[in-house]
Order: sequence, then structure tokens, then C-alpha cells
Amino acid sequence: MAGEDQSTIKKGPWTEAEDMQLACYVELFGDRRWDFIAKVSGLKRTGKSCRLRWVNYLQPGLKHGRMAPEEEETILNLHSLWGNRWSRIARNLPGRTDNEIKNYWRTRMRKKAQEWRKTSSSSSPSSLNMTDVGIEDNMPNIIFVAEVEEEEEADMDYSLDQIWNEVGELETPSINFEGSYKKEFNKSRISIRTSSM
DNA sequence: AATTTAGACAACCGCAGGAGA
DNA sequence: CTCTCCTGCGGTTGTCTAAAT
Repeated sequence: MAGEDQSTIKKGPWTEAEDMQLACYVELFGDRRWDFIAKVSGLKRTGKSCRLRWVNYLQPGLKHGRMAPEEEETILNLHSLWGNRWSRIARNLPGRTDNEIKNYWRTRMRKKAQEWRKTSSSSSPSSLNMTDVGIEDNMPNIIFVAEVEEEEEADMDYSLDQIWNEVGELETPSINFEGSYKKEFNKSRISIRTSSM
């Protein structure tokens, strides 16, 4: 245990005063020893929370707001190369954080999944070629086969997140479903076939 | 004008890996 | 060598706001 008093740990959005306090202490002690900073600053936050706040919001040089078209393109390219290695992708986008990129990607994929659902409901509902999703140009042909359980089929309780998860994973065949990828894959209700057409 | 929906952003959680005792 | 603690990463959830109905 980190020895934090659970009863006094604060959660939720940071206030401006907390931000200033954190920034001061990071200035003093550097952006490394987060548990220490959390303690000496008097902030009732965990070291983890302090680090996250600094990295994603307070750190100098961060860009906020919409992604530029060049940034979007970079994300697409790097994601097709590295998959969900957000921090790695972020290192190639100065001023952007892994969290930001992850959020951007998630939103984008959700949108794609919705578009797909619309179009697929008017055509064949049970299979999907990746090119239909509009993401894939340089992948082997991959076909989704939805194995929707009966009780879920009726009300389309077919999570968009699951769809985009699968799409995201498939974009990076080199990742080989390691670690949490594997975990998520096992939970999935979609099976995936790679066809060699 | 009120309500609902979608998008964007912020923050938490669990886990894994590395460093140091 | 083993254990503990800390940090960083990726996934997930919550919140806020703008747009649509």
C-alpha cells in the first residue's frame, strides 16, 4: 500500500487552486516522485491522480481543442502501425496526450460503428467487410461474423463499444492480442474470421 | 422552450513492469 | 533472489456542453 489515508482522499474534478498548488510543487520537485508530491503538497489526492492531472492538463506545451487534419492523419497512420499504443503514438504528436488521442480515436470509432450499423441494417446484417467501415485500405480481407445471442438480438443490445473494440484490434494484427487485448477479446460476442480471398 | 442525443474531455481503475531495499 | 512500492499504460466510466428534435 502507498499508505494513503483512504478516508481523506479526494476524487473528481480538480479545482483551479489545486491545479496551481500542484504546478508549484512540480516546479519544486520535478515531475517524477508523484507520491511524494501528493504528500508534501497537502493535496488530498493520490500520486497517481496528481500525475494524471499534470500529464494530461497542466504540463506546459499541451495543445487543447480539435485535432488538426495533419494530426488526424498522423494518428491514423501510427494507429495502423502500432495499434492502441496510445502513449507511443502521443510521443509522435507534440502537445497531445495519450488520453486525448485515445478519446479522439474512441469517438471516431464509435461514429464508424454507428455508420456501419445504419448501412448494414439495410443490407446484410450478419457480415461486414472492413472496407465498409471506411478504415481499412491495407489489411488482409477480414470479415466480421456476429454471433448475437438470441435474447440480445431482439433489441439490438449489441454494444457499439464492442464493435469498435474489434475494429480497433483488427487494425493492428501485429499486436497479437496480448494482455488486455486478449482479455477483451474473450469477453466479446463477435467472432472474427480472416479470409484469404 | 424543453428534452434528448452525441461528442468531447476529464478522471478513475486495474494491471504490469521496473527499480530499489 | 524476492518482495514491495511506484510509475506508466490502456481501458472504462462520468460529466459537461452543444446540437438536434
